[in-house]
Amino acid sequence: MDATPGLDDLDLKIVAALQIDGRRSFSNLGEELGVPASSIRYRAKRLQDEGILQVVGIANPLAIGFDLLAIVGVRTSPGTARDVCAALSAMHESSYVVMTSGRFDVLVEVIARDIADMTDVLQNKIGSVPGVLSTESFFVLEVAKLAYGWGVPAIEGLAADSSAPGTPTAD
Amino acid sequence: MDATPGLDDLDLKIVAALQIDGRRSFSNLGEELGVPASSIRYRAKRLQDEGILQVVGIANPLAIGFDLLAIVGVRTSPGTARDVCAALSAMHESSYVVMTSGRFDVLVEVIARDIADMTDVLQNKIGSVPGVLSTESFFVLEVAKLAYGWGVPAIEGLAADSSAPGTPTAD
DNA sequence: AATGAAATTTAAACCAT
DNA sequence: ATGGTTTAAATTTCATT
Repeated sequence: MDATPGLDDLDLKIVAALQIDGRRSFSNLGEELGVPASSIRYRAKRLQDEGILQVVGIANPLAIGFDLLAIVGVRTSPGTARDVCAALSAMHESSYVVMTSGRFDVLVEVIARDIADMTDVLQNKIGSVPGVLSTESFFVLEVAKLAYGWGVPAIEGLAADSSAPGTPTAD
Repeated sequence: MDATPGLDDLDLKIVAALQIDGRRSFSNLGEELGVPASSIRYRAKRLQDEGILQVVGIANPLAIGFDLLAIVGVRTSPGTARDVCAALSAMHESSYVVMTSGRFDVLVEVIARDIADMTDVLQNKIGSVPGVLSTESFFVLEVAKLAYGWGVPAIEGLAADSSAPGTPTAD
């Protein structure tokens, strides 16, 4: 599902609006954009169906008992990167999986409750995915920026949390 | 900002449900959880007001005209990592900035419209931040998973509607 | 804090263009 | 793909415990 060459201006405005408030009513948005609500709904559904947009709740992991975040660089044997991505994506401990060029073939963000949990993921789970040759972990000490909206001005940061994040905000 | 003392079981179920489908109706969720819709609403509002939860739209950047995504590993001179993070966070081309331990002191996700844009960011902008010693770029070839729902593997009896984006994958 | 119930707004399905 | 119409559903507000 390769996406979508062309999103028009209205699509982008809908995306931008929902990036700011994912529960905004389509009627309300339609009024602002001067388009009927049914059109907004049609577009929004299509965007979601095509995987371009998703509306989700984002919880501050630190507020719900997840204290460890790490980025893991993975090297894979030739030709397996995509399968490795799929396997890593299926793990509920991963929140971000991308295939890359460079020293690593895959980068994964892993979130865990504690050291034991993280160790298990790193050692047993990721290590046992076929095609994985090696891993290198980068523990996240502080989150400085977490922007979910691309191309939109600003979104309030993920809350506040005492411990780590400096100031998670969009620019 | 301080700790979130207590999220009870119901709070966590609400968070979990919204992580799966941010637009799910509170009535529908209330039915499933055996709680009145008004209670769900009350809780959800509180969670949002306290910054524990936010419902947002997330777009696949590659689908909305930002064709280049890269993760950049940055090494910094001792003691400057936090300042470097701040400087990188201020760039609108960055969408994710974290301070890490390991080979890199800082990891940044950079999003750009084209090669020229990316080159400018890499060479001129990041390169000129005081404290930056070196950078190593990982270009994102494919986005396999973009999930902002942490820690909700499966709560029994919590079913998303058929159409809901279960484990959102974008590519 | 949590619930219930009414009035209002919104969404989903359908259909015509 | 759009815009309108209708019906069912959801949200908001306010009252109640």
